[in-house]
Parts: sequence; C-alpha cells; structure tokens
Amino acid sequence: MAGNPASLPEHYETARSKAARLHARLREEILAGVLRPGDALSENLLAEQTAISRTPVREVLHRLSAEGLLRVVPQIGSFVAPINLAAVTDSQFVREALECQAVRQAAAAITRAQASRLGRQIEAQQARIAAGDTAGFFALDEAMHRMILEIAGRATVWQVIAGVKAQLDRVRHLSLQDATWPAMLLSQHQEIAARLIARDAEGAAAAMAVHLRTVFAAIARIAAAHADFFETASPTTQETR
Amino acid sequence: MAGNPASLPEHYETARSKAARLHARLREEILAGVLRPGDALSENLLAEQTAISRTPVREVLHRLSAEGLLRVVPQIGSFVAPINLAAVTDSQFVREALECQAVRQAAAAITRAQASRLGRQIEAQQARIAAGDTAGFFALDEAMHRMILEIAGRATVWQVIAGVKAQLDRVRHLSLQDATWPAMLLSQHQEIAARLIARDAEGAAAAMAVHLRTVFAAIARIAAAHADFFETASPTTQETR
DNA sequence: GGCGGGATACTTGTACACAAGTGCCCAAGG
DNA sequence: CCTTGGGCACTTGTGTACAAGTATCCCGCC
Repeated sequence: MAGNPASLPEHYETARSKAARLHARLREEILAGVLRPGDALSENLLAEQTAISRTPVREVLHRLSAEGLLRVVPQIGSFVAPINLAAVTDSQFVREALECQAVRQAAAAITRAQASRLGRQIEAQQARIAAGDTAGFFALDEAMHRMILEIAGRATVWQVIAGVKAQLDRVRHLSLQDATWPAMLLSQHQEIAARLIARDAEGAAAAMAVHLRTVFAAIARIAAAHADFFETASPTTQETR
Repeated sequence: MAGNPASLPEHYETARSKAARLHARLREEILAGVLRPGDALSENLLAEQTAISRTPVREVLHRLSAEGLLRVVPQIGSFVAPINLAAVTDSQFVREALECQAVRQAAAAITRAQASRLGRQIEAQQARIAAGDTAGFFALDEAMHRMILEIAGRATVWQVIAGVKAQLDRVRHLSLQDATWPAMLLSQHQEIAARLIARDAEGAAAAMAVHLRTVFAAIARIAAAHADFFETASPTTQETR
C-alpha cells in the first residue's frame, strides 16, 4: 500500500502526508534532543529537502510553534525552543491534577473486564523490562496512562495531557541511562493498578501522585545536569525582548 | 512587477494586525453564537472582505480549527464546528481538576496582600452586579479564576484552561437571560474566597467544585434546550443549511 | 590599524496563479 | 415524469514570485 515504486501514474503521495511525516519527524527529533534548543530551521531548506513547497512546510513549523516546540521569529528565522523550566513545572502540575482526578473516577467506574485488561497491560510492561526493551516499556507506559483515562470515561482528555507532556518528554529524553529506572516505574504502576482494581479511589490517586512526582523529581535532577538546554529567565542580561 | 503597480507606503503593519483582528472577531462571533454551527466560511470571501490575501486568512482559519471552533474539510469548505457535548463535558472535567488543585495550593500559599486583593476583587464583582453590568461581571469572573491560579503560582496554566474553556463559553453564551444567575455565582465566589483566605485548602477545593458543577449543570440544561446547536453522534445527517 | 557604512545574502511574510477535488444544477434521453 | 450523465462553479491545497526586514561581512575612509 504505501510503497509505490514511484513510477506509477497516480500522483505521489499527496504532499499532505509528506508534510505530516515532516511534522512527526521534527517533533520526534526535538523531543529526542537530536535538534537542540536554539538550532535553526529554514523553511527553504526543509522545503528543498522534503521536495514539497514552502507553503505546507510553513504550516508544519507554525504548528510546532503552537505546540511550544519551536519559535518563529518574523524576519529572523525559526529556532528550536529552549526548554522552559517553568513550563515544565506547570506541565507537571497539569498532568498530576488531571491524572489523579481521572484515576479517582476510574476507581469508581472500573469493570471486571477492564481490570483484567489492566492486569495484562502490567504484565506486558514486565515483559518489556525483562527483555530490556526500554523504548517498548515507555510506549506501554503511555498506553497505561491512556487506559486509565479511558476507564474514567475521559479518553479525549488525553489530548490535553499530550499537549503539555511534550515539554516533560523533552527533559525525559535527556537521560535514559539508568537501567533501574523502568523497574521502579513499573512497581509504581503496579501499585496504581492494585488500588484501582480494589476500587480505592483515594489510594489510587495518592499512588498516581507519588508516581508522577517521582518522574518530576528526576526531571528536576536532569535539569540541573543539562542547564545549557534550558531557558534562563534569570536576571542576567538575556534580551529575549 | 505587474503585481503591485503602486507600492504605496500605506501598507503599514496592517497585514498582520488585520489577520489578528479577523481571528479575534471570528472567535468572538463563534463563541457568541452569531456564527452558528454549520455556517460556512470561505477563504476567498473573507480575504475579499478583510482586504488581505488568502494566505493570512488561511492561517487564521487553521488556527481556529486547532482551537476546535472550526472544521476545515479539504476540498469542501470550512464550517463552524458543532458543539460536541462530550467535548464540553471533558472541558468541564479539565477545568474542575485543574482549578480545584490550584485553589488547594493557593490556600497554602496565599499572602495577606493577596487576600486583600481577592477581597477587593469580590467587591468589584458585587458592584458590577449592582450596576446590572452582566458582561463586566463575567469579565471579573474570569479575572478571579486567573487570580487564584496566580496565587497558586501556576499562572501559565491558564493557557490550558483557556483552551478548553472556549467550548464551555459557547454554551454559556446561549443563555444570559436569567438575571439571578450572576448573583448566585457571586455568592459561590465569596464562599471560595472565604475558604481561601482562611487557608482551608479542602474547603476551598470543595467550594470550587460546587461552583464549577453549578455552571456545568446549567450548561447541561441549556444543551437540552438548544439541541440543534449540538453535534448528533448519529450517522444520519442533517444539512439543510 | 580601527571604525563606519552600505551592499548582500539570508530570513519569514504576503500575494497570486494554478491544481485537484467535490457537489450542484440542468439538460438530454428513456 | 424520472433518471442519469456531464458541465460548471465553488471549495481548499500547492507552488512560486516578490516584499519587507535583519544580520553579517567586506570595503572604503579616517
């Protein structure tokens, strides 16, 4: 389906999907730190590289700008946004408030079928850790948090969380070295799931808070170690206009 | 060359600011119900009316689309988005979770100066109601909620709330008839402020929950009365514009 | 050698022409 | 009268040329 050998008369794959791929790629690279804060992106250059015209490229860059990952300065250029520590802290606040409340409602609403699905989800996480598949574990991590929202009947709220989560993920990607980290997260996930299945709303919320704050503490630690990645809103003569 | 025979200096800044004004106007009209769900907007027509070209107009429409107020259908047209009741409910959830948590933190952090500012804010609301200035009251309403976030040290979280609030405001604007409504909201605001100033975190959170749920109950009532404004999840349609 | 000013090579912003696709409308034929 | 097919007018999407602005670098001047 996707892999047309390029010689077919049907027009190429709709320039629009190319733009979507470009957006996904840039977002990924910014989150992963391949593109570092301050790096410049040129509309012309990207258009040339992707073989699409400036117009769709512009829309991609503006969208990234709206997501807080890019700064478009009118007649100067487009630059990967610095990581704003205040934005990271506020993202953490939003995530915690939303997910704790969601897990409370989930505890009240969870069905037997959902409980067993959640159990299997935890087992899958365990398997990924055993296999040393860190990336796979983090994918399941995100899936579990989404599942809790779904159980609470608030699936679409994930869009809001995803929006603020980008800032958190940028920091998280700065360090994936610690091999014991996923195991600790898993044990916290198990605690959340156990409280949830026991329909212990406040216990589940407390466990979620502990979980998210653990993640945030790590972020703060990372921030200190990678100060150059962060925006200094500090008193020094930083003329950010 | 052939494009602009008279390169008049009249160009000014108008291009960009005109687009900003267009965005504000359309947003306002959609929220206020002047533009009703399903109404079509044409890029060409808007460009002609505003005397700017399609490119900035396009960006405005896409931005409105990202805000969930417009639907751009590729080769068909752009239409004012229907009010999705699920989206409204989820917006309510987000607001309640964020503002209740914020008011908890605010209760722990409020200073004497902030407490007196809050008291004056309440008095201002009272004055607007006494003057029969409903619009002014709602402006102060929003300002008070923002002030609580500020006291909690989470001022930038307002951006998230503002994003979801649009859906709620669309419904709220459907009915402003009930003259006793602002007075009830004021009394709830007074309760929140009292608990806040007393540093009663849980009491403040509970009062905030009561407040927001009162608003939401009204929204549900309005929804039933204006079913034609809402999106019907049913497959059959509609049309007849 | 130090300094200042202007050409220049970029950047994003804007305008416009054209491409691709959809739905309506009307006319022709059964 | 009903059905059906094609023309047409309209939509948004895309490509491209040009406008406006900024930073840099080099050359002339002091």
